[in-house]
Amino acid sequence: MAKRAANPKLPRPTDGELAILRVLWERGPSTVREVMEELNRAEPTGYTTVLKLLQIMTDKGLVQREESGRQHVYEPTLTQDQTQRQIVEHVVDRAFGGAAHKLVLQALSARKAAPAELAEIRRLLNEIEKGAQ
Amino acid sequence: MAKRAANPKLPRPTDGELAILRVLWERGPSTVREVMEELNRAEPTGYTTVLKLLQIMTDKGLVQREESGRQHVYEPTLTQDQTQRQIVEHVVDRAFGGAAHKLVLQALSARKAAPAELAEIRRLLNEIEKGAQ
DNA sequence: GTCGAGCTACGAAAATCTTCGTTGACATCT
DNA sequence: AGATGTCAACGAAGATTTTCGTAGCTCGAC
Repeated sequence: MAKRAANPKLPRPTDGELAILRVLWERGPSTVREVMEELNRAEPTGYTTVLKLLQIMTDKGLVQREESGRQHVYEPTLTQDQTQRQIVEHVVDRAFGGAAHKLVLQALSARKAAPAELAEIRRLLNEIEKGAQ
Repeated sequence: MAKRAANPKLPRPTDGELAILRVLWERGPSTVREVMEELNRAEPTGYTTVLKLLQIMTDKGLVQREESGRQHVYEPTLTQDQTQRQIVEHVVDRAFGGAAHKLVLQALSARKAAPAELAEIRRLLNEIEKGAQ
């Protein structure tokens, strides 16, 4: 019996689960083997390991399964944006005590961003300042 | 025997450990009881639970212990900034595939930032754009 | 129909995280 | 000195995460 009926508060994915979600977001709905082969580009992972994780994620409601044929096809329940939002909120709360702007400053100095990306950030910044007023 | 001699790659703190670190950053060096009482403002936590966590964190090298008197005084090994940086890098890698600017965008839209905070972000943005050129 | 390849299901094991009960050491009060 | 209270140490237990070995099912080839 699956614990979660609709999707009342999906749990935050673990690192391993996140790796799988990244593949699913990139490739779209995929079978276990497809996910495994993609993961193996980065580092070797056993077939049953990936399968088990996907089963657990199905249980948690993180992914949904299409059992049409012999092979099951998995796809994420939430979009990449929704999941990233959830993760960011958790980090802001736990590690930054709710101060989102501190996280922004850290992220900006942690990695070089391309000019186009900086422009995108600036655009959003403008929007927020206009909206707030 | 402590596993880590100097501090070659401290492990990322767990959520529970992070809660304790937040107290230590805020209060400065503290005893177990002081940490516990501060944590209890948010939610009840047993004395031995906090003690055990601090012992584990000492083992990991996340905190350091002054055993001068009967009570041991703990303080963080890394500053808040260093730890937050480490966490942000991990999240950028795992959840955003290295795209730091995506995290910035999410963080900006996740929480309202005060005008002063937005200004601070804008200032850093300017600096980066100047430096990059 | 039978065999083999490929798939999912199941269960177990190791590692980690979290919590807490118990114990022994030490200090202070009387 | 003895009673009482506080402290760190230790170990255990439960939950979670990660990894696999094994078994059973199903499809297609022969």
